[in-house]
Amino acid sequence: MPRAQKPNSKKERRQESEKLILEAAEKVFAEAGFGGATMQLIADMAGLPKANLHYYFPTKESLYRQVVQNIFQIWLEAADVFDKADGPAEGIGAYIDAKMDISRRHPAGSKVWASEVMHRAPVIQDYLETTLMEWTEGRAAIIERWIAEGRMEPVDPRHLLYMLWATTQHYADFNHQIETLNGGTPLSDAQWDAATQSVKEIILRGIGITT
Amino acid sequence: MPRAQKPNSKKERRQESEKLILEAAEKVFAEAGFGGATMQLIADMAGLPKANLHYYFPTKESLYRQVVQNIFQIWLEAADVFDKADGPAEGIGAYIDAKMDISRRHPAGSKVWASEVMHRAPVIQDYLETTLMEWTEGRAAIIERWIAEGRMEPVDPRHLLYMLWATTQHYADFNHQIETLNGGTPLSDAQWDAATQSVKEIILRGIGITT
DNA sequence: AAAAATCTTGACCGGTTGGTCAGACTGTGG
DNA sequence: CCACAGTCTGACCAACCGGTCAAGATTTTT
Repeated sequence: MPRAQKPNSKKERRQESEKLILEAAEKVFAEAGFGGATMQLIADMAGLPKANLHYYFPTKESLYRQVVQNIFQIWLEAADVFDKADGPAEGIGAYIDAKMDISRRHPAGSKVWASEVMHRAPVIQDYLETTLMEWTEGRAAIIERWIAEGRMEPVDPRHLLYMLWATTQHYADFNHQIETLNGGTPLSDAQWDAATQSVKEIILRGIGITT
Repeated sequence: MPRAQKPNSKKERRQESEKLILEAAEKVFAEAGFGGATMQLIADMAGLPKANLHYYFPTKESLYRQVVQNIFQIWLEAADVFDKADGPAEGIGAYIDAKMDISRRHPAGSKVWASEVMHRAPVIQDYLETTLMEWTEGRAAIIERWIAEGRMEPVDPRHLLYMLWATTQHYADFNHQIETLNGGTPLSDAQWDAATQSVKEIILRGIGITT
């Protein structure tokens, strides 16, 4: 009878290895970029022989594509809080909270995403044109409704969204610069809270919400 | 007597070639990243044989370093408007104008800079620790003075600066995403103005300045 | 005009990279 | 216990990369 004495079974091992590879790949792609990353480096970081990577992911590009899709998924899920809110203060505030949390917990993934978009999105252009486009238009409509209801100042919804993305993602993509300016040490828990508070405070006041 | 019939003279040609190479390198580094860029690609884009690149820039890294330093220079010069202003509305407003202008006119350079910082600043870490650190502390002091004088809301100066950097740079680094969401076409002059206006409006109102 | 200094370039090289593959290994179903 | 499908890996390869170099071309200096 096939019990799992050790975490061994055909399917378990497969999932485990894939996860190991994807995590290593995310870090290496983030630190070196797609062009600078090597399968050997990813293999070393995952603790597997290089040929094993090519068993699970036939090409470097397919591995990269999976990493990008994973972070895009996380990115999209943060949007849920936006929909559940019944007003701009709650909706945008919670969205900033969620995106700052992603920046803190998935800095590598955020960098991979940023790098992909900066390089003209060679592998996820279709996502931008479909999923992201729909998402953006949907939220822009919500914001416009809030404006029409007089619950916030009339600002261009798209530029507001860009500002939300830019500001929150900055704490992931440029964390090295922020660390350097912070005396070479990573932000503490309290400093992350302060950062989130600052961002929320300025933006919410900026769209006419008094807390 | 050495007249310049055609744009030929030793020093002129040198400057011309270096400029040609640096412009090509900026584009290629921006599009492919340091690791993905090849000297051959840069040479082709500059219309020169590869060996010629190595005459002017001994290594790929030295060429890259020059590109990064150039954009850093432009970046720093935008700060002048900050100092000349005698209040937050004028200072921060003009700074946003200047940085949006850079994003528009030097998207490639901005991307190279972003990429460099994202990859933990392997070649310009010393700049971050010295020049950028001093710059940041200087402007933070100015902002704190404005706050003490009651000319703007008490916000953390550093997080305000990060927001300025993030928001303005976003229009360069993520211009492909913005173009896609704009229906696949680049922002028009009017749209750039609208973007700048939106950013200024939200941030200035966000720090308590009523226009 | 000759010599010196600077510039240009095709050909070349050692090292690295993504990817392949034959064969060993291992859990699984009968 | 066996046969089979799935998993693993060392060795290998063609392609490509950054960088070199010698020899020629061009400009500057004497």
